[in-house]
Amino acid sequence: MRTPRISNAIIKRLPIYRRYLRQLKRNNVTKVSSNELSAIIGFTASQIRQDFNTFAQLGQQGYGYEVDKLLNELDDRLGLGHDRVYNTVVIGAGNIGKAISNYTYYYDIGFKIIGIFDANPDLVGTECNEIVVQNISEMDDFARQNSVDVGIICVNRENAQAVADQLVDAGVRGIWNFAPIDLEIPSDVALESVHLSDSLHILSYRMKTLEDEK
Amino acid sequence: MRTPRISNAIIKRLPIYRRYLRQLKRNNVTKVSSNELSAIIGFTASQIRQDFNTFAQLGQQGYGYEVDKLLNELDDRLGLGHDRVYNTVVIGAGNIGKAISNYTYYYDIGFKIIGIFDANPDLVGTECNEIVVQNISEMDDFARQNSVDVGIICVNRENAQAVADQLVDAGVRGIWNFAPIDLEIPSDVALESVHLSDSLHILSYRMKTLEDEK
DNA sequence: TAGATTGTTAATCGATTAACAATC
DNA sequence: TAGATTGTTAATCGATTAACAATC
Repeated sequence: MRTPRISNAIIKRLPIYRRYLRQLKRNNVTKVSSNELSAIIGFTASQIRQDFNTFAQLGQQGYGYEVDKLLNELDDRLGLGHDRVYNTVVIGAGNIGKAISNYTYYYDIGFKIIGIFDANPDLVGTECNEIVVQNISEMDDFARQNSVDVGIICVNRENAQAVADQLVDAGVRGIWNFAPIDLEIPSDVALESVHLSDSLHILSYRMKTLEDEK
Repeated sequence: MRTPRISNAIIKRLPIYRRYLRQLKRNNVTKVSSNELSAIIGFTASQIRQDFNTFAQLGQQGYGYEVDKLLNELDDRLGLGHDRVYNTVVIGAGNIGKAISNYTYYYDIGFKIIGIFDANPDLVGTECNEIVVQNISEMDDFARQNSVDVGIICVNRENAQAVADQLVDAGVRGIWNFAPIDLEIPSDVALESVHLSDSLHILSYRMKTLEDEK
């Protein structure tokens, strides 16, 4: 509650900072100035300092910023603290579902996939990262026995809202949605949607622009 | 060249407009006012009118906008005209590669997957949507025989830049990148990257914010 | 101390919103 | 014609950038 409202523009940059700072850490860089970061990320040094100052005074005048300190602060702000683990279920074991399960399993250790569900009996019983796909009808019981924090929706447009409702009933606090639809969600559940086609269409927009400029 | 520079803020909204307008079309809505659209999308009516006017006068005073007319204009601007087909290759036939191939194959008819490549001999020869996965070493020949417009990078961080270089050599005009890295690309090739983890981390940010507010 | 770089205020820029005249 | 809604200008708002004093 003490948190001053951080603007959406800044929030969207936080994961980007994290990504680049982890890159630096991988390269054993321990210290960075706003100018150096600017050269890598492409934001202005001024903006970087402004952003970092929205949450705390993290730097040291005449020196710069400790990479580790920045990363800790970002992880903390983003809800990715070291001890924190989000119990996560994936709904939809088709291609996207499997890809996202794998991706999350390997790359985002803060999100632990504890269940995968599908309505298609052909997929029920198959395995993905040693997790057996269960029938969607078993989700309620499963949720009662395990505390589920996050649901990832990888079903088609037609079934997405029903699945979202089920997830909300099951008590999830966040939904990561890959279906191309606006979901209706209570205001105390977080929602983030990925619209892959938007991204692809921006690519074709850029291609067209380059073409026109010739 | 006659195109007046459209701001990035607007460009990002174009696919969103398209998405909602197609929804309306599916529901057989033929006409919409900026106020009605505002209620559905959540942008202000004023912004919607401003945006639509950046490219042309599409509406009719006292009446509103024809859904079809808007969609045609958006498709055109986004480089998604009806006759237009982008020959597309996917590099990386792992989970993400297969998911994206499927996704693109089914949902974005303007992008025709004509080849899938991987370096892993275990995957070479397997099939995805009736397309046989080829060895990455065959890509140069393949590109010489087929005109390739778009490359989709679904390999890991370590190999992504090398693949991008190969794609550029092969003459692609656009790259859709799923590897978590900044690619170096000549300025006449369009690039759009999808950073799934950024989206997931914004979800956890929102979850944390909701939690703090309690 | 001198040099470097942050923290922070003030100035600028651009994007959004409000308002209303034009017009179907 | 009256009502509705766009097209467009002007006003507002917020985000970015510039500048520099504070300070390590």
